[in-house]
This record gives sequence, structure tokens and C-alpha cells, in this order.
Amino acid sequence: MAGMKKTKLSASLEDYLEAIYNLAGDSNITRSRDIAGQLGVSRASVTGALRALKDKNLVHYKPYNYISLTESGRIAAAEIANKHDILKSFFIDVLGEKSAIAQSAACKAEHALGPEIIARLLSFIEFVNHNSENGRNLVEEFRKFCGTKRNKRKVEK
Amino acid sequence: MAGMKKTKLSASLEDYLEAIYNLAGDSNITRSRDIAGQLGVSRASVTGALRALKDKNLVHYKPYNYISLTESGRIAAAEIANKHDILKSFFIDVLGEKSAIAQSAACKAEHALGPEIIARLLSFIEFVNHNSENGRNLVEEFRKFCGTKRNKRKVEK
DNA sequence: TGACAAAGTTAGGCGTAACTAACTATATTA
DNA sequence: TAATATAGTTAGTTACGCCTAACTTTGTCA
Repeated sequence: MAGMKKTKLSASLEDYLEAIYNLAGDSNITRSRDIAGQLGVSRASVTGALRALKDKNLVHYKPYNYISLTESGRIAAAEIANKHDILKSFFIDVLGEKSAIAQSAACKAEHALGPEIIARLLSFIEFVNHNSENGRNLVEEFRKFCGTKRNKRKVEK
Repeated sequence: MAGMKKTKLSASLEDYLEAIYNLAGDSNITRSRDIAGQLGVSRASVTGALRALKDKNLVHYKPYNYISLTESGRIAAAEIANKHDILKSFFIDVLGEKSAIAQSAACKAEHALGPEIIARLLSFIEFVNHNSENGRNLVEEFRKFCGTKRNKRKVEK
């Protein structure tokens, strides 16, 4: 087939890949420093991740050079980023979560939940959105539903 | 306050704690071997986990003895198991996932998603369930919604 | 009661993923 | 162009979570 075997990425490598994808934008180049900043890790950690991603043919990487995604890297990253965005907007728009928390949860969700659940969850989100446009506004109703419960119980931390 | 500072547990330690909780049942005792079996890890790994849990005062553990949960261990485990069950039934009853997959996803979900999202998600599940009993059967509708989309796209792996 | 099996632990190793500190390469600019 | 600042790498450490192999403890039963 067209694509070669997708070597499964660890949670952390997916994060790196997505960060590169977001940082690189149209130019498709970015730098180690920026990746480190984006992910809040040390520059040394980025170097390590870049080596791993290069091994998997996902990035073009030469020490001291700009970093860019390979074709398969871009495809993989786009897929990750897409699911990520859907989850994030579910967390924000439906569940009403704050952006920053939604962001980091979306990052981790996929690895944790696995492809089957994610696929189903994405469908479900689509369903909720679809309903909220064409039928009953579930999001609105959920908000009200939450309102009626507030103060009835303590949210413990 | 009543409880001492909850030292945050790693994903894996929570899994051990929950396994002990489930295995111990009313008797509140279990054995290393059974924990290993339940989680599919080696006996040696269980020993390591038990030491960590004992350090955090969550289990009574003495080498070569039966294992039981402390009071705070039981409280922590019950909380984990409860959220776990809610998530699992959402995955199964709403999303339509298979039991085994739902099980493992529920295990990991909490660590990954974090307490805020989980709390909101639990509310949302409650909302969906509430609706499916008292109002429109959202679960049914979601199933249909999925049906209309099947065959329109490829689910890639 | 002593041999054996089962249960449990210890020791040592592996992979991942992060860190700091120190080094090297590159870029800027006086 | 030489000094310096910035970027990037290397080496070494730590922590976690798992493994296997070998050892110890405990319980059973002939």
C-alpha cells in the first residue's frame, strides 16, 4: 500500500510530533528551542525526541539544523492534531472546561483511551453537535442540568 | 481536616489499588499472586507496587503475609473504582464499546484526563443517562446516528 | 518430619522520559 | 574578526515500571 507500517508512537513522541506540526506551520520548519518552550521540557529532551522521530522517519533532523516534518510525519501529525482539536472543543464547548485544561487533557486522551474509544467518542461528539444545531440544544440543556445540581454536592479535590 | 494530604498516585499505583480493592472484597484481604493475575504483571512487579503503596499508607503489607487496604486505602480505592465504573458503563452503554476495551480505557482515563475533566464528564454521563430515561432516548438516537454514517467512510487503523 | 510445591522476594536489567551541567556550534555585532 | 550570546548537543543521573532468574519463605502431605 501507499503508506509504510505505522510504528506506534509513545504518548510523548506524539506530543513532540504535534508540537512540531503546530510550530512549523506553512513553512514546515521549526527549531529545537521552540519545541522545548511549547512542551515545557528541556532542550536536551527535545534532542532525544528528535532522534527517536528521525529513526521513525517522521522528521528531517540534522544536528544544528532546522527541523521539519517528513511527508509521513506531516500526515501522522495532522491526524493527531485533528482528533486533538475535536476533543478539545468537546471539553470546552460541551463540558465547559477552561481552555488550558482542555488542551492538556486532549493531548493525553488519545494515548490513554485508545483508538476504538476515541473513534466512538468522536462520533458521539459529532452527534451532540449535530443535535445542538438541528434538534434540541443538548449543550444548553446540559448546562442547565449542571446548574440544578450545583450546591447539592461537594466537588472534592 | 480529617484526611491527611492525599499524595497523588501514579496511574499504575491506582491500578494496583483498585485491583486490591476489587479482589479483597468484604474480607479485605488478598494475595500478591492474585493481584499479579488480575493486572497481568509479574509477581515481582506487585511486590514493588505494594512497597510503594505501603509507603503511602494505603495498604497493610508485610512480606509473605496477606495484603489488606488501610482505611485511607479503602477510601481512595472506592473513589477510583466508582469513577471507573461510571466511565466504563458510558463506554459500553452509550458508546457501544466492548467490555474489555472499555475496562482498560476506564482504568487509564482518569490519570490522563485529570480530575476537572473527569468531574465534568461524569456530570455529562449523568445527563445523558437522565435524558435517556426521562426524555428523549439519546443513546438510541446516537446508535441510529452512527448507523446512518456507517459505510460512508473508512475507519482506518 | 522432611521433601516438595507454591507463593513471595530480591537482584539485576531494560526501555522510556525527563533532568542538569558542561561542551560545541552558530550567529551577532562592536 | 574576535568576543559573546544563543542554540543545540552530549554525557551522566534519576525515577518509574516492567521484566526474568534465582533465592527464600511458607504450607502441605506422605
